[in-house]
Amino acid sequence: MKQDIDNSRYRAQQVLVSAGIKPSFQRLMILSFIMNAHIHPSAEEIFQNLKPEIPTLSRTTVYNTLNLLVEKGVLLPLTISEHETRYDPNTGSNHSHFFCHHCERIFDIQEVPACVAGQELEGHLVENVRLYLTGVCRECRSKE
Amino acid sequence: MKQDIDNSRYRAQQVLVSAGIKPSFQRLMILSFIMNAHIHPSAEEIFQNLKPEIPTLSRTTVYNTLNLLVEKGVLLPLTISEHETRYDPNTGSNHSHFFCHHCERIFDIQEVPACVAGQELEGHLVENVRLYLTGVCRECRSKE
DNA sequence: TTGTCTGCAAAACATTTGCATACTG
DNA sequence: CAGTATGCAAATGTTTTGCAGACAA
Repeated sequence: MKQDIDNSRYRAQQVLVSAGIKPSFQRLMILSFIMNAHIHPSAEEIFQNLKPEIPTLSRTTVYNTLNLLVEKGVLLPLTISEHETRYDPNTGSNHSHFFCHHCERIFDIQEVPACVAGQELEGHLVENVRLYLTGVCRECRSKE
Repeated sequence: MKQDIDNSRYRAQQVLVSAGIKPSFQRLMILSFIMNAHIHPSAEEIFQNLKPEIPTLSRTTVYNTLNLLVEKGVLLPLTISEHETRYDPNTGSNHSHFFCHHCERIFDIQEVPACVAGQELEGHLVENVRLYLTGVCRECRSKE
């Protein structure tokens, strides 16, 4: 157990350092939680889970850290839940997400499926498909 | 001009009635604005645009109406902008959305492209691709 | 008249900002 | 010591809720 914790913190430390982020205790704990919990947590979930272990932790630090990690490309922010941003530590692979509106969990879907609502996918009932592209539009590009 | 307004209100009225929604004046104006402006507006944009014409309009009514229209399947809520929900009156066709993070406009993309970040699409520079599926997960289904 | 729609005011909720204190190199 | 990180308190922005009056069938 102790070994596992050490390992996951070590992996988180590696990620922070190679992204050029100073691996403070709070940042280490926050990223380590996100990487190991596999629940695509919200800021509030992170805060609630770490609060018992780090009683001085504040929401501000959680938000500061999340914004920094997104900026540095360590985390992907997901707006699939309509109420809060959730965070995915898997920034490398080209995968999709499935949001269950009952339990509010987010599942990784490994292949990007050419699928249609009403279908089944890995046992989940897909009611809704939304493809979101972001970037810079034609007109804004020409103004740069 | 007058004719155009009458036509668009008439179309909005048809949509409301066939969705089983009582076509009150405020609802008619809100849906008609969304259907004709083609800008995937936010609640605030709707409010600001209609306020001069309907000085008594309140944000509450805008939110009530939007929630009702989403519930009845008349509008799609888009969470592509991280700060606010935006609304799409085109619920039928299976299209995607492009969000420009400069001008904050949302463009309809007619085909669902098998595209990758860094690519160009209809002149827009795509920096980010996110496929969001929602529905009921395997475990929640088995509990029903 | 009965129920629904509207809109004000207040609340709720996620997130950000200002600022002072505490670390860390 | 200098610069950055942390965290409290207050502010912000979006959305919801409670409730009372207005409207429509």
